[in-house]
Amino acid sequence: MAPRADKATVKISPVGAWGAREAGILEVACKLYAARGYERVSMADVALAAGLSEGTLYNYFHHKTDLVLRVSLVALRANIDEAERIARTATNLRDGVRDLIAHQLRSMLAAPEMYRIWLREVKAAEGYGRSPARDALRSFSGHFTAFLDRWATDLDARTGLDRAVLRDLFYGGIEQIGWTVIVQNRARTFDIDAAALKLASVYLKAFGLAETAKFPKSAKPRTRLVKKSSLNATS
Amino acid sequence: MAPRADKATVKISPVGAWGAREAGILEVACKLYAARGYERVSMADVALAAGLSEGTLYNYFHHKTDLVLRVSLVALRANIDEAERIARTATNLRDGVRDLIAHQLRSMLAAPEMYRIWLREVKAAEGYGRSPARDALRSFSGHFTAFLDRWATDLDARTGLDRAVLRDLFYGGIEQIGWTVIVQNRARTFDIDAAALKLASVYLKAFGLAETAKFPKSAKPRTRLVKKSSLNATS
Amino acid sequence: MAPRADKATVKISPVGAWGAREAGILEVACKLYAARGYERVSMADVALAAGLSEGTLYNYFHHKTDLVLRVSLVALRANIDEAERIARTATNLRDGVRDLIAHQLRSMLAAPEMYRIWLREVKAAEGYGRSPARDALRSFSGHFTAFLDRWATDLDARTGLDRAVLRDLFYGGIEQIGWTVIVQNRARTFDIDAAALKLASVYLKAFGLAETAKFPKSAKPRTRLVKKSSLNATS
Amino acid sequence: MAPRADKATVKISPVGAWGAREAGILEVACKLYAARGYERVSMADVALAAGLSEGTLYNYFHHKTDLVLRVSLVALRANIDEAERIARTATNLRDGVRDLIAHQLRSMLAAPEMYRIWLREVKAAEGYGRSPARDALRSFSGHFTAFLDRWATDLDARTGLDRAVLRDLFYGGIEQIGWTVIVQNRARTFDIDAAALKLASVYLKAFGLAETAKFPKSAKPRTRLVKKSSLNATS
DNA sequence: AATGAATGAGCTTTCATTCAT
DNA sequence: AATGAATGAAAGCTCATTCAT
Repeated sequence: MAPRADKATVKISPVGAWGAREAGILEVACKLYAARGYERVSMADVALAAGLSEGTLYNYFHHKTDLVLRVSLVALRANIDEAERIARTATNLRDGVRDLIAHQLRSMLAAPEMYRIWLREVKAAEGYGRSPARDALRSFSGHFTAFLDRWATDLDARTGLDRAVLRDLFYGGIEQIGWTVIVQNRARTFDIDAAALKLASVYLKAFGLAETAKFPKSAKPRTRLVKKSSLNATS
Repeated sequence: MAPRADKATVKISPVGAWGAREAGILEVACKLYAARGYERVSMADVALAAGLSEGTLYNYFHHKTDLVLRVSLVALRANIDEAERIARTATNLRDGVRDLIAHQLRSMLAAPEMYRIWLREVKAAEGYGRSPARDALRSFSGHFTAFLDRWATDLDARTGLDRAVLRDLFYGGIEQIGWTVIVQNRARTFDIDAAALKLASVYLKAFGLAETAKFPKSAKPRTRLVKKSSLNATS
Repeated sequence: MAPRADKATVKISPVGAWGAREAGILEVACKLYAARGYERVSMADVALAAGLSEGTLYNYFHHKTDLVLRVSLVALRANIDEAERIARTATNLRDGVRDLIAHQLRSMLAAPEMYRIWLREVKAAEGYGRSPARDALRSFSGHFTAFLDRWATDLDARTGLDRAVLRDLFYGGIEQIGWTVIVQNRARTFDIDAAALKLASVYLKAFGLAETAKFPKSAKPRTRLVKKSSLNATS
Repeated sequence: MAPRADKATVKISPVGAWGAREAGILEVACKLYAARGYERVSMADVALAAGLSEGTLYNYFHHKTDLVLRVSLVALRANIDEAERIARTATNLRDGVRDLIAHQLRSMLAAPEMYRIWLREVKAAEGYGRSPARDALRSFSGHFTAFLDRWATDLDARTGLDRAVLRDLFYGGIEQIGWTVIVQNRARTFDIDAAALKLASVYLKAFGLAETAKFPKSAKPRTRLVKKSSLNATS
């Protein structure tokens, strides 16, 4: 039986431009997932928590997958918006990179279940390759490239690598580091800013931009509290 | 009635606490997962394909989760064994890093569904933190650290980062790059060796070991065929 | 698709916290159990016979246990209601006791499988002590006590026993007698009224109320047909 | 597939005359049932605890039912043996009845799970009527009748009831009283001897043998501690 | 006599999704 | 737009019992 929500076209179209109802549902779902763990939340649970009937919920979201996806995208959107702001307003390369790293780690550690959902239900979902999620992500993720382009002139020459690959290399590493912290339950004690500072150095060197590192005068790490121990890991 | 799993009964010596047929079952399950996609394979399917009754399957693997986990670990084990061999037999840092990267990418692209399963059913599974999978992974993953230690004396000083963090940074990046290739369906055309060569450079610089890069005479990239296009990514 | 349980949908007003269809399901289940024997009736069977899907059945009854319990309680309730009526309307002690006995025996012999279910799945079920069944039974079973109190002034003095013990003593004996008749397959030929008459005498004497037996003028045993043989038992 | 234990004929034959092995198994099973609750003990558990393989266990007991039944019968046998001894050695009617009651209650309260098993798996099992259990029980249960016959001459005349019915009436009542105590978890505080004394009176009166009650001089209740409260019940 | 792996029927249960109202 | 009862496929899992060795 095909979904018949052809009527409610406005809500369905692309991503974004949803009514207020949807936003509310998404918020509720997000909280529920975070609180109880995604696999322990049924559509009925979401409907109940949102004060809707199950049927009505399905007017807004065709599938369970639809719902998780949109929940994920809301989180991702907020994340990316902030990353873009950071990239745009950075006053130098080093600080920008450092802040992007710190922001990414902070996002993950602040909402680990959300990240897990993203990993499991979106990134590693069957058929992710052809999903709207990828399109959305693609459209979101230009900021890093733009940021690099603004501060580094000849990235290609320095690394021989496409910007998109660099982005994967960068975010892949950061996310894995963050994930290990989550998995090891060290989120509380992990010193994000200290780590970000060091990681920024590493990535700048990686990209052959270390010389920029020579004038880190403007670099104002948000916190000076650099506990070296906070970077130990054993995963 | 005697087992009639004449098909795939390789009978490797007792793995774990269970009988000898395990290996055969794991192989069958692995193939099935790869062919049909994990979520479309039921325990009954596996049992059937292995020439076993469902009950017997449950004699070997307590849960569906148990089975995926073990399938994943077999793949991971093979992967790591080879990585350890590479790390052990490397004749210089640059080549070693390059070969590790190439191996990792090759593993992923050769068995993308396996990697997806690893991502989704193990790494991002509920309670992974406390699962035996993590223990296994932990015990497996010393080779990279050992490798670095052999070739680079003062890594800590150069990066300010724990070796475990460096490992996450390294493999996180590589895996994300590989995943993008998979998702974009470019596995066929992707030039692994060319990418590995460049990425090795990047990571060596990242770790402050670029000077080692000064005698890359022995560095014989397996292939010179560097198609620039092969590294484009947009995931 | 609308429910098509056209068969047995009596639709008594909402029993318990669930919808109105309950009563119909209970009736169907009861018949099924009686016909085929409880252990040979699966939830699927009940669903089918009730014209429901299995899932729907589980909307009404959480467990198989839930269902048996409720089926049992319906039967018990009817039984008790009638017993209460008898106790309330009895015009003298002897007749009342006799009629209670006859009613109890008649109930058992009329629905032996139901009684067996009660015995096995409720009374002797694991954790019966803490089950709602006991609460229900407790709340149901005041009639006997009330009845005794109305007709006999100083029961305690006469027997030295608590009324609740007397009730167990009374019903335990009667039920065992009835059970033996069932087990020996003598239900058809057993003369309930004759037995009840004699048993009433015995219990009155037991309770020290035999003097009441001195004016049994009003005692009109429903039948005079006392086949002595009908009381033989050897269980 | 029919059981092929035709070989081991000796063990199978009637009930009684079992080898030492069986006795050991029965003992183990009994303990296991008592400790864990019958429904939580599988045949495999019994085999393990008995130091046997499952297959071997089945050489001794054809069915699970077979096993429970025999476990029950062992307990019952011991119970009956003692009851017979009591009946045989009683020096007067009142004491004999009292001691039989006390013994029955004591047996139940000492092994409530065993009684539950008896109730559920034997007495209320499907097809109990045709089972060897009934035959066994029948052969066991002559002591009460014999006892009555020894002390009371004209029971039939006094009650109009068959001895077998009297036995049901007697034991049914006692067992129900004991069961209530078990279910209400009052086994620890219940004063068996006090109850037995009073109940004996009641049953003697019931059977029209109260005059015998006139010389209860010899009645030496095992304990004088008659807590009236111990007989309260509310089940 | 003993073993214990293999069997496989059977059961309960969940939940995403639909659709008559 | 909203409801929520109904759906029913699917899956995981247990355990008494068998039988080749």
